[in-house]
Amino acid sequence: MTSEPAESIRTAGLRVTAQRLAVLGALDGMPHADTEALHRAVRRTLPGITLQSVYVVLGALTEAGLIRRIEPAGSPALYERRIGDNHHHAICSRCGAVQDVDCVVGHAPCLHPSDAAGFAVQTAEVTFWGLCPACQNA
Amino acid sequence: MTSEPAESIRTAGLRVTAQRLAVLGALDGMPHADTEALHRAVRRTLPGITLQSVYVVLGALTEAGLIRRIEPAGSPALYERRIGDNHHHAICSRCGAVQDVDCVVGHAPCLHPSDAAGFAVQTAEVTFWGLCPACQNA
DNA sequence: CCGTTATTACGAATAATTCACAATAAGCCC
DNA sequence: GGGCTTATTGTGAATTATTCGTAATAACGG
Repeated sequence: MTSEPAESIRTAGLRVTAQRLAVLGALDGMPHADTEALHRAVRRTLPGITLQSVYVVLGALTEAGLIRRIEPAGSPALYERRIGDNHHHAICSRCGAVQDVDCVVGHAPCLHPSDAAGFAVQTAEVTFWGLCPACQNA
Repeated sequence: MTSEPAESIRTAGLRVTAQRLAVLGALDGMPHADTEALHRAVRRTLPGITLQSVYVVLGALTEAGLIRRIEPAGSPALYERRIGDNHHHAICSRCGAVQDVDCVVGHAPCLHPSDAAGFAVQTAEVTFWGLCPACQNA
């Protein structure tokens, strides 16, 4: 039901290239991957692609709103394909594992600060830090 | 009313050094400064201090819980002296200005995700992105 | 199929941060 | 107060993540 990747790229006003399709495709199996991991994955189908091109592709797709970039403290930037819903992340402070977390039901207010000192708030980003199930046993 | 900086450093199990005192002192006038800005500030009273030492000092103070490090996307790490209260930040997506934002009154629940997929959540970090008052006029 | 223009490749550069190791100084004991 | 032990700082280089300039390539509209 997801619209064709090629079409969504075109609709965003971008040219459809093998590199962009490959990055989007790789991202499907890697919900929160960094640039290097994506480069490794994409290389399997596109052996010649350079790391720098993956950076450029990710930048373009992010700017076009086709993917989302998150930049957790102490980690390189991660990319995800799930967009449009306002979801947040739980990150393991020990191993770095990332889990999507739906916005707390009925608490959308947490996205509207009582006092933002005159800021015109556009988005709210919530990150939960803790231990993932695996790291709790250690 | 703030306890003596020297004492708080000692209480944290750290040795009291001129460098640590200077960094803490500089941080008083710069609520959300990055390492380089702090280095410049500290140099005024401690001309010989190196940038690397500022990094080390900030790391030690952060680990000891005397200051707090925030790492906004697209910015170097910032440090602040206000700790212990669970406050958040509004950041201008245009100029990078940072404002403290108190936790939404009565909505502490925003710190407890409905489903964290088994994560043992220890802290919640909220960042509001938008335009600061100055940048709204542009 | 051709030309225009976006996109990618290539190579180098930069920014932020960390590391290894030697020099220094804090704090404790006497 | 002097000396000892060990934490801390200074020095210089290395690393990681990312960006930039420019030439080569490929998408897509005519």
